[in-house]
This record gives sequence, C-alpha cells and structure tokens, in this order.
Amino acid sequence: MQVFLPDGKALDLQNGATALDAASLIGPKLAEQAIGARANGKLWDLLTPLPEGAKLEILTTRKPAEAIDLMRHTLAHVMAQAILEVYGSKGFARDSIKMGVGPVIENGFYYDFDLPEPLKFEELEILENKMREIIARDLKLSRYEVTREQALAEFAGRDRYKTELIEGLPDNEPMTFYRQGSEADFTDLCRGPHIPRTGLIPPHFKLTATSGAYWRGSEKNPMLQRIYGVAFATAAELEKYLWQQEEAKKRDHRKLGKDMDLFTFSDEVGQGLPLWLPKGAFIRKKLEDYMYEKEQEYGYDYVISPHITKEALYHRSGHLPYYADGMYAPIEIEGENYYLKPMNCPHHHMIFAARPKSYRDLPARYAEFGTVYRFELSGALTGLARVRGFTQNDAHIYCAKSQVKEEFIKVIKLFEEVYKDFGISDYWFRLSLPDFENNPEKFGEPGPNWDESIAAIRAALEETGAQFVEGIGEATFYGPKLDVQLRTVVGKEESIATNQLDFIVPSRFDLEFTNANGEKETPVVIHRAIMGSFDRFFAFYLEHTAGNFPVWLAPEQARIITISDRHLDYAKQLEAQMKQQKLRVTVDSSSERMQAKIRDAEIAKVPFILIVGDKEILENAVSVREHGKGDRGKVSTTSLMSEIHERVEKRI
RNA sequence: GCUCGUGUAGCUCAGUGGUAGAGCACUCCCUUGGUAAGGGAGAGGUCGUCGGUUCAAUCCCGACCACGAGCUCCA
Repeated sequence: MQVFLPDGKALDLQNGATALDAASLIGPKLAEQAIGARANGKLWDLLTPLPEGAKLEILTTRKPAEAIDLMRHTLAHVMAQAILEVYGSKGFARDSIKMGVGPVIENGFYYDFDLPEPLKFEELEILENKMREIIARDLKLSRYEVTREQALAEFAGRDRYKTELIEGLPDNEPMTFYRQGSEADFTDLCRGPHIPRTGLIPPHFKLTATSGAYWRGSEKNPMLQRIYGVAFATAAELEKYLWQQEEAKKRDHRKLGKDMDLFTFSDEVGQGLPLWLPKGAFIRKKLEDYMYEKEQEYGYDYVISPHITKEALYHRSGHLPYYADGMYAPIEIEGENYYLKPMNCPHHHMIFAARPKSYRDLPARYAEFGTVYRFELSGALTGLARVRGFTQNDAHIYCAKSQVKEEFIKVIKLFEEVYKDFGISDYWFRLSLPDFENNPEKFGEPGPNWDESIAAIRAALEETGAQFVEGIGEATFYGPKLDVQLRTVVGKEESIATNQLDFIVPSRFDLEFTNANGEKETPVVIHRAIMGSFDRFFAFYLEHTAGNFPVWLAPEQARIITISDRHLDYAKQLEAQMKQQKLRVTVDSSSERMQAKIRDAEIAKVPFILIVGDKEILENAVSVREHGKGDRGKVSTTSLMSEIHERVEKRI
C-alpha cells in the first residue's frame, strides 16, 4: 500500500504497516523521535495500521504539543497501572480493582475506578510518584486486536464495567487492547491512540482532584471514584494552567463577596437564598438603575408582578406538570394551590392580555426586575452564580412575526452596548436550533414557524455583524434561542444570558392583537434577559473585575487619609465638599499610621485614596493614590472632583 | 438529588476524651508618622444542630442542616 507524506511524496509500505514503519523507512533518527502521527488530519498513533492512501504526517518530540493528547491518554493508562501497584502494595488483590473509562479531556485526563477502599486526596502524591516511576521504566506500548469473545474472556468475572463496555461495542470495528510493558504491567481495552513508550511522557503533569462520578453518567448506576489529572507538553503551559487555577481561586466571587462584605448566605434563611449586604446591594442597585435607563431608551415599559401565583396559571403556561421539579412545592391557601413564580412570562402575558391590543401597540416591550424562585438541585448551587431565589433582568417583547428580525437587531444592539459599558469583550452569540430527528417529542414537527423564526434571527445576526456559533438540539420546545456566551478572565466558558423566541405559548394564553385589516392575530414573544439574572451577572462581573469596581459602581469611591490628626478638620471639610457633589467618600480617622491606612484602603479596593497633610492644605489640594496604580502626586481638589465625575459619566 | 470531603471567634485556621487557642479584624490607651502592617491592653466562642456511647464529648458513633469538589439536571 501507499501513503503520502506532507510534501506529496508517496511511500510504499506493506499492508498493515504502521506510522512507525513509515518513519523507520524514512530514517532511523525520525523513528527514534517519533511519538505519534496524523493520518488524513486525524491524530493517529505509531502502533495502529495506517489506512490505504493516507496522508501521513509524523509527529516528533520536537513538537510535543501536537501529540499532547496521545500523552494524556497514555497517562490515564499509566495512572491505572499506578493504582494497581499502589493498591497491590496495600495488600489488595488485583482483581478487586475494577475500572471504568479513562479518557482525555480538556487540559488533561481522568480515569474512573471502582476501588476496594477510596483513595484519599492526600494519596494523590503517592499515586503521582508511582506514575513517575512507571514513566521512568520506559515501558513499551503494544497494540493488538482481539475478537469480542477474547475481549470478554479477558475481563470475565472480574470487571463488570469493562464487560459492559465490550458488550456495547459495535460489531464492525475491531476491538483493540493496549498494553504497556509486559502482561504483568497493564493492559486495557482501548481504542487508542497512544504514544509508543511511557518514557516519552513529559514530566509536566499533575494529579489535581478526586471525585465521585456515576458509571456512564447515570445516577442509577454505581458511583466510581474519578481521579483527574492535567498534563502539558511544556513546563510553561503547566505553570500557566496552575496560575490560572490560583487566579480563579483568588477571583472566586464567593471569596471576594465575603472579603468585601458584598453578600452572604445563612443556614437559617435557606440554601441558595442570598442576603445582599449593604455594599453588594448598592452595586446591584446601580446595575438595576443602569439597565432601567437603557431599557427606557430602547422603548421598554416597566411592569411589576407578584412573587406567588395560583396553580392554574402554570397549567396554562405549560410549566406544570412538566417543570414541577424545578419549582418550589405549592402553598395551599383557602383551598387553592399557589406557587412561587419560577419565571415572569406568564404574568407578562396576563398584562399583555389585560387590555385589547392593536397592531399599533406593537411591539409591546414589558420589562421587569422579576424575582423568581427555582428549586435547583442542592448540589448545583454555587454562590451567587446558581441560586434558588434570584432577580432576572427580564423582558418580553410582543410583536408581529414581521417584526421579529427588527426586534432581534435591537436586542443584539442592546447587548453590545451594555457589554461594552461593562468592559466585556470576549463574548459571542449562540443560535440554538431544534433537533427534530433525535428529539421529536421536545421540538415537534419542522414547519414554517421554525423556519421563519430561525431565518429572522439569522438575518438579525447577519445585519448586526454579531459573531455567533450554532448549537443543534439546544432550542426550547417553543422556539429557537439566542444565548450569549463569554469567556471569563480565567478562560472558562460561561453562558450568561439568553433570548428565546416563542411562537407557541402566546396562543395558549389566547394572546391577540388586531392587525391592520381588522383581523385578530396572535403575536410572537421574544423572551430576553440582557444581564440574565442580576445575581449571576454580579457574580460574573465580580470575578471579571476581581472586585476592582470602576468608580461609577464602587460603593466607596474615595477615602481620605490624613497624615496626622491635625489635618482631620481639612479632611472633614473636603469630605463634606465632595459629598455635596454626590461623591461617595469617607475619612479614615483611626489612630493608625498613614501607611497602615493606605494598606487598608488598598485591600478594600477603594478606587481613589486621597492623602492630605500640610502641603495639601496650603494649596487646597490632595495627593491622589489610585487603587492598584500607586501615587499620582498632588492634584487640586476641584480637578480631582471633575475627574471623578468624568469617569463616572464615561463609566471607566 | 448522589458520592466524597469539610463545619472551632467577624475572617483565615491550629488543637484536645477532663467544657479552647493563634494571626488578622474590633474596642480602648500610647504613638502624629508623607504612600501597602508602630506598640500595648481588652473584649469576643452552646467548638453547625439534635440524639447516642462515656464518670466525663468540641473530640468517638448516628441522624439532620449547611458549605466545597465532582457527577447529574437545567423551559
């Protein structure tokens, strides 16, 4: 057979030859340095027979990053062998250890084990050292194909997970095993690909975590112990990854929320029910005021609806019984069931329906900072990012089908404006589409409603030039979605806001308007949430800024620090003067040294630190120290105040 | 919800089968110092909750509650 090298040259090989054979034919040096290959663009290992006519590229130790996934995969196997050896030396029989799957994941790998006794987090170091030992042994990997019967026989009676995996494999593909070292070392059912020797694994890996994970991800199955590791081709990458983890820990909104007295939770109040402390509430109110102003500009009408509502409304909306699991249990009052509202749309529909509507009234845009309650799984709760009671930056736009595109353009523009004002630039839209084939019970039948609405959103995206990706099967049952995703400062992807087109529920509420021909017509609804929920947005933004809020949001914009007590009168005067100008300023009149006061103010992340002493008093000035930037020297009081005002105005 | 881990002062965390400690923060006193910690004293805890074992439990056991990691779910 023939394969083709990157320069187009053909290479003649025996049938069943591997990339290693090809490399050896090219040269012994290459064969020695080879760690993997790419066949027709796909990551391939040196042990697997090449397909006829493949475009072949040999990956070498010179560019280890290209083959990092091979190494990660082999590391998972090395970890499995290390588990066998560590538990062996604890006195456990080899067959008492059962294994799930051990795949490559972003940045690393994991392996799921069913262990006779759990591995403690502290033992990860022992395991990791054992892995390094196995790597140092430089075990050679080999690959062989077996029949289903042979594969089953290998695990019969000792590993139900592997047996189950084998039973689920398709008939038409060969089953392959990878062995490192001898039979006494480690052999696993595996589709590959792997590197040829354990000695090629770079030392830049680290076991990071242990956790439980259900066999095959189903809570009906037993829980296995998962061990996670990260691995990189270079020390620099590993360091960067670990740095990012550290940084993420430092920026964790739960930590900052505590340190900066922004919000808290209380056992006695309940899980997932946040208490906003004065400083956090101040910022949240600023966010709400900001959105209110923006929405006024964009033609939204503000509405208000109750937190609790009769059961029947949620039958009509279709939430019950389908969404009952996500709702708090009902409260019975005077023989009727009331629910805490999990969303605002039914109420807005009732507001729309409360008065007859003409096409002249459309689009009707109802906005509400609606507080909703959802019964999230307790294990899913995370600080303010996932709570059970939260306030949405919610709005529903009722419009004719012909207005959908125009309205989506406005929504996209509003997003862009808001995100710009908050310094968020790494975001994109995701158009979520239905998957009729695989989920007909959710999405129903394809039809003009779907086609037209998807086309309208697409057109809006194209017209605004917004960057977007598509996701199949992620739409809602009532229409396509346009989610907003962003990348956080520590590289994590998050979905923060969502916009959904709804062409089904309005008719359940008998919503209608009179069109230009005097006929009744059903509007479509756009559910949109620019900030999503204020709670989650706040959590995100806190991490985004690491708590260094811009001046317009900072609860304390400036702190005056005196050099000695005799400057306190001047400081108080200055405070009064600035407060008159609606600036949020305090005086630190404690008996600490100036250095200590500066440190306190820096830790509190106060944007402006104003130092006053004899020199400043003489010139009616302050010495400005900007948070995180250091001493800026003397500035006149008036120019400082106008600078702050300007920055508040520009939101920087 | 599930598995594992954790719960001691406002915060970060030590510690012990004989009812408890540090640092920071707080209060007071001394210090009046020019850009990230001056010194001293004091106050502060039902050791998450309830039950069990024990002469004795913050410590051992159980249940519950909460938090964390991961899994799962997400109209």
